[in-house]
Amino acid sequence: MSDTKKGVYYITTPIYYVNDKPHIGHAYCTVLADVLARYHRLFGLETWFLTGVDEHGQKVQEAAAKRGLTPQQHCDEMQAHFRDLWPTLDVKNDDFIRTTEPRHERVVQEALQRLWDKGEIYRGEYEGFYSPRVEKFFTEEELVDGKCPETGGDVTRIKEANYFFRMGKYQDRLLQHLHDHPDCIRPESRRNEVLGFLQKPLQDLCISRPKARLAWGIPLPFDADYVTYVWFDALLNYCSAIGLYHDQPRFDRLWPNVTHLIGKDILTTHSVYWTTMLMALELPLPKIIAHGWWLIDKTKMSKSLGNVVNPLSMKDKYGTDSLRYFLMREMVVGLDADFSETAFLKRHNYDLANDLGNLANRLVKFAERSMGGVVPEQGEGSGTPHDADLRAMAEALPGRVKDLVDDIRVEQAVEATIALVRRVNRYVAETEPFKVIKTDPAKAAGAVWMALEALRFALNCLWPVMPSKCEALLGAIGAGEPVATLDELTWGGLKPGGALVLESAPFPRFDVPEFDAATDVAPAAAKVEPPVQAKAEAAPEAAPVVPAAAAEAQPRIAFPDFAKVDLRVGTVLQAEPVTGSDKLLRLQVDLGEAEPRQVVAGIGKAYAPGDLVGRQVVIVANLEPRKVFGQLSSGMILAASDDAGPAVLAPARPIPPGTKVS
RNA sequence: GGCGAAGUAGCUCAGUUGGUCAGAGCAGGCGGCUCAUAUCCGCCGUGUCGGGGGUUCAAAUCCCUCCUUCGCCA
Repeated sequence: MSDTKKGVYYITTPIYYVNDKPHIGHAYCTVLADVLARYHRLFGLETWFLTGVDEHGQKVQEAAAKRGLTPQQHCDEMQAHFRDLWPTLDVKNDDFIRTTEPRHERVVQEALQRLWDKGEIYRGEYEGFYSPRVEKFFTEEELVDGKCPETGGDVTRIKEANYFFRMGKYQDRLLQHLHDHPDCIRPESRRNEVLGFLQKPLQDLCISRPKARLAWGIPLPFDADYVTYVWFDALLNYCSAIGLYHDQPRFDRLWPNVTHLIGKDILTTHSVYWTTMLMALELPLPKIIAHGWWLIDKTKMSKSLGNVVNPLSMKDKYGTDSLRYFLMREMVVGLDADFSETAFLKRHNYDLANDLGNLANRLVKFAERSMGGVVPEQGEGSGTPHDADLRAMAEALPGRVKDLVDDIRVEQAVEATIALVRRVNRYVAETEPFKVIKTDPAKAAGAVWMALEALRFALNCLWPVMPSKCEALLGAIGAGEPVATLDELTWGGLKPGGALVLESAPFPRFDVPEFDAATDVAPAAAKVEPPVQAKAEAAPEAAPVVPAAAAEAQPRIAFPDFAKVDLRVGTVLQAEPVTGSDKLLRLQVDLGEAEPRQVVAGIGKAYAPGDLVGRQVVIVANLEPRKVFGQLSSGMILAASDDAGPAVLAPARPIPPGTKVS
């Protein structure tokens, strides 16, 4: 089969951490991989698309213990969150790998054994401060007040024997590789980062953990007292899933054509750790594409900020196709993009409802009324010069899309396709078949055929992005199934006589909120109230306690402004005074998240720490985290203060932690 | 602090190697059409292309510098 193809394309997503709840970032990366896979199939390449989950590591072990399950039981259950999500987003991955599968574990052990035998791995000693929450070691200088610099959590000084991969010796080869292959990391700015990173000496990589401390991992084949460090284990999934050491012919065919799609947070891991691991294993090196973040109101989306967008809710409200379209159209691969419901709805309405959906609808409805509800004869077209224009643009589209997708400019490929749709709308206005029908039915029919044929081109080129809707619309305009490859997409392919059937508008319009507080200036009415623009400044300082009564004189805000504040019910788990302050308390608050939230609150004069434990409070959950007296505070407790001091707000009856307040 | 990137119309951004590169979409204004989901089509921008300096016949596009923002530094 492969010899009839024009090449091979193997694309992977990261394997997602099984403890995570899928959010828009996971969905974006996986949909992008799916879109790229579908495009490459259309380009005629033999294509393989892999995703999966990462199931080892301390946090899995702990989460399972907390639930009274074995880690394996925990993983078996959690992995479904990802596996079952993808079909609902029209993602068609060819395989789904779990790192606890025997097919993976065997390969990890085989790879480790080979590296051990070659002397690429040695036993050494490691000393550092270990933060269990992020599973990382830190040097003494990196600690903040003796705590983990990333979470503020406790760290432990650990000195232990471990196994190390001789990564450092590959520094020069890696630099050479990066210089010789300008395209090996995209976008180029990321490649520059890695080059900068390699200015400093590259050290060896600790690849083991003592079983005594972490049991949930793949045992080292040469020392049963140790398990494999999660990264070393996880990265090998890309190889184990396609047959390394057990289906070598298949592996040899796919592997040299691999592209890893990753988030920019794991750039170093892939471009340095993984690439040098592959050098040591004497395997071909991958292409890496690092994408950016979806920002919510210009802020990074993260669990601790509580502003995570749930892709399922967007899909349920507006549909999988529109969501996929938005994700692909709005983000330039490699850069950050802003996610807002308003931006989403605008894209949906303007591009899909007004331009694409309405075009299909107007053509079908007209043909139903005037042409017997079937694809009309091409004839001489409309008999105007616009015919040649339209045809030229349509015929150029597949090649243009291929060039853009090859260059990972997916958003431009989408835009180029919608540009054709706009051109068809213009063509209909120019040729006016609905008028011409009265005097020259053949020419009117020809114009409609031309428009439908051009639309067929657009729909086929957009199919990778919106497979369901494009298939439905192709059927609706009598064009049958999507083409298998773009080579088959030739002018004249639309056969007369096919039934035109469109039950209802393919993309119903949605109401867009009055204005988007994040990006738009408020319209007319709000202009009378200048403070709208000043809202950012007027927002409460990230102080631990709401300042006393600024009752009057606060400018009015619109509902969307209020909705930006994520208020949640939390339960105080721990409370202790902050050293160096008589009124600050450091609280650990359960917000229904995987980890309790640390919040510093200035209520120490009114509450003894013991008074607060077990109490419920209201937290501003999406407040920018900040350090207060050296303590990380991720949120703010709501309290009202009078002369007697602050009084914390609480729900009138017990409410599950994490419940939204509105 | 070191290294790197970016700063283009009210908003979001295109502008490969210097010479129709001063653009698109959205917003706003005016007009047209009525087949269509109040949809579609046309017309309307005197933008110091962050500031300053330089190279060149010619720079948003190259060099220097300053300002601002962002990223990376295991």
